[in-house]
Amino acid sequence: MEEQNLVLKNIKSFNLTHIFECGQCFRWNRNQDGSYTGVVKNNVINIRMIDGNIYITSFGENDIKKLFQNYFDMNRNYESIKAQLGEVDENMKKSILYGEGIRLLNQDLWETIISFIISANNNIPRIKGIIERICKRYGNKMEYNGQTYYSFPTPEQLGSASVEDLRNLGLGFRDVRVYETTKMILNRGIDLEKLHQEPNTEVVREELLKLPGVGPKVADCILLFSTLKRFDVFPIDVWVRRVMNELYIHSEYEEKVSKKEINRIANEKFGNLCGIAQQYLFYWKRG
DNA sequence: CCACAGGACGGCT
DNA sequence: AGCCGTCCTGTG
Repeated sequence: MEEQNLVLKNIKSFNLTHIFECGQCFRWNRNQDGSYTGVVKNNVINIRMIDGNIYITSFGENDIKKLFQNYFDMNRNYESIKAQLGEVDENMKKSILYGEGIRLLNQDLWETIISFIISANNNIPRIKGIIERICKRYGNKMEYNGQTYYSFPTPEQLGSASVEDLRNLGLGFRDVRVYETTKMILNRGIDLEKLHQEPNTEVVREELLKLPGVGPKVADCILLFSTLKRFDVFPIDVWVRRVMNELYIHSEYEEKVSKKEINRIANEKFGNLCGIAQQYLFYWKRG
């Protein structure tokens, strides 16, 4: 464990608030000074922006330069994505302007699966609280700058939790789902490494849907926000449904419009970039 | 007291 | 295949 520093200049499409508050992650917290602190693998990371420059301090086992490059999706050209999506219509133009600094994080697949199972019928403050308690109970302890942080537990670590243990951490009815999914992954009922190799998104989606607690919406979030990084999915929740109806469907009965129909329109308009389009629209309309 | 929060699941038609 | 009640828990 060592402290490392990294400074990056002239980075386009990078805004901490846009990245951390667009609903893709649960373990980053804003500090008084505007910087954000989070835990990635066995690393505590603090990141801030001053005059358009990025300043990072990390404490942990990974090389921060490599970790940053990968985790923040720096190998992808968001400028060209935005240019392409901006051609679609004025709505996309406005939403891109609003969330111009969004980047989709490459979060650990296992962590993303468990986190979004917990997100079902839940609100963000409570989701963050539950995940924090899980990390504190089953993750690795890290002392840094007089504060204590915890990594997200491995499948083996979380595998020691009983259903009752999970219920006591406040998971509610999601306890059995997290428990069963953890067992299934530990027993290689699903091979997470293999999923990365599969080129067909729909095939990967079907695999994820086998996990207890993973339905259509959660599966799409996992595909978009984890290292699987598939942009050709369109997670539909109440907010996205609202936006899509308001902008493109104009139905008097918004809740009656089927997900299939919403998905069809999204694909028609945004093609294989519908995943990132969803993020701009979502962040824009949700404010 | 009730409604609701960034769904999944099971039973039903 | 589509519809609908129910599922824990904290907050307003």
